[in-house]
Amino acid sequence: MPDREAMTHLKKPPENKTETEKTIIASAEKLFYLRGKAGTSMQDIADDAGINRTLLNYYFRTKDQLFEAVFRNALSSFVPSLVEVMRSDQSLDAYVHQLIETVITAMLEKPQIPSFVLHELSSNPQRMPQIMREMGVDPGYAIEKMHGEGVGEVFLEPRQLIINLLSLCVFPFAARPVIVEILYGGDQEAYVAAMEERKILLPALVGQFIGMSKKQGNEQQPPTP
Amino acid sequence: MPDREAMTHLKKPPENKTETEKTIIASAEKLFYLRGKAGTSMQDIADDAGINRTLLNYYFRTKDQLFEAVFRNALSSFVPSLVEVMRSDQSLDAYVHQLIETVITAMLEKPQIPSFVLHELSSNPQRMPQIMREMGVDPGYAIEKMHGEGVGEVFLEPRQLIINLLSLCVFPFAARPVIVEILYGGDQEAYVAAMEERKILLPALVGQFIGMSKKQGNEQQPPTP
DNA sequence: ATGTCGTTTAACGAAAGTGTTAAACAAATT
DNA sequence: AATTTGTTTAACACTTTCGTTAAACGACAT
Repeated sequence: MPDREAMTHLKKPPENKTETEKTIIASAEKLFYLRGKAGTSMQDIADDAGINRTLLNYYFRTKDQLFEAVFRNALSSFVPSLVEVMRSDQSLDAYVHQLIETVITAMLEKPQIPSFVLHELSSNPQRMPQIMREMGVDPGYAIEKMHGEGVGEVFLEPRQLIINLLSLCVFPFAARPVIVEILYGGDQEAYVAAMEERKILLPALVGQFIGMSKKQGNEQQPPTP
Repeated sequence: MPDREAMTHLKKPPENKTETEKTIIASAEKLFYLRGKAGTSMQDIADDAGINRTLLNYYFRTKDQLFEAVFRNALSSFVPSLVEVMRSDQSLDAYVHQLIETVITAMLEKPQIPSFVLHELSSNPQRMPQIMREMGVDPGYAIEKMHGEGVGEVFLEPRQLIINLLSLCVFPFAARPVIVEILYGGDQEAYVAAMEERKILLPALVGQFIGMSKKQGNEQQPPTP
């Protein structure tokens, strides 16, 4: 147990089977997110979890195993809900709206995931797509839907639209430290509020993209087929 | 010198004063970008540069010094030109257009900078803004300019506009491995071409934002599908 | 009472990493 | 010929990290 208060030798009941395991994962997440895999030692994690290294190795035999668990855990915290939305059958506008809502909400819960994932990916680029596919992400489906609604015929290619969507949703979290500091003067709450606001801001903007890319010119019309 | 070809004991003239230094920086950049500071050893760098660790320490006494050099070098590869644009006096449209062009061009040269900087920042958040200010970045100026042109009066707040701008320009590079793999099927060239295309794509989109946020956005209806 | 399970303490070996130093050497400078 | 500069080789001391092992201990179950 994580508590260290004058209980050098008082043991507790095992309570829930995986109680300590959760504590470990939590600490590992926190530190891996913050300093990356290479920048975090098993000792660091054990300390943060309030246990010792031996026990840590007892649960996860190697650092690689622990990291793998954390990494997949990070992805599975938002990919599934994303997949669900992507597979849903609705108008493109509703689709986009829900996608934005889902992603931003997920990011607000664990804001450090983007920079973590992006970093750990750069040392191992082919791994992400593999995992993504394992989890059922299929951009081809989204692209088809857009084509089906006429996106890309004139102006904006579907993949560019997806990139824009992702950029607008994810980047503000990946760059959070910078943005908070130099744009919001260190005011975390103002930052969070701004991110919340983006949930309703972005659909309007992206709707604009879609309008541009479908009909020529700017007269927009509700694209419900 | 990086060459290892049967010249175990042949020495070369010092040529230019900082010839080896450049080699070192280049190798350090490459590896730091790829694996981060903690994930890269001095030995790795020495090997990649084709020298030995002693010489490495001869040029940069400690790893921290070397890293500092690389980090600042990374920023100074694009921040100054960015500052120049930000300080220039031109219409908001031209301004935005040039900003996009500048950033994307810089990123195309060193695509790994975003994820590198973002990662190394998360362990040391207050450092970036400090350096940025040292280099003369002042978002206040840009915000004033926008206000001066009426941005933010109706719809889109200036800071949100800046965030969008940055997101659209920078994120595609930060997420390069993912995008290349799952959106372009591993085709690097297609990816680069797409990024090039964004130089002319983005100004149009962002121009749209600005239009929305300046004019009362009633002709083009605001949010909520 | 015995046993099991989660846990701690202590220690070990092996490897990797950092920073330093002394000595030599080759090429260019003087 | 002597000196300087960039460079290598070799070695050293020190720390960190990782993974493992043996032993014990406390709580709980049988």
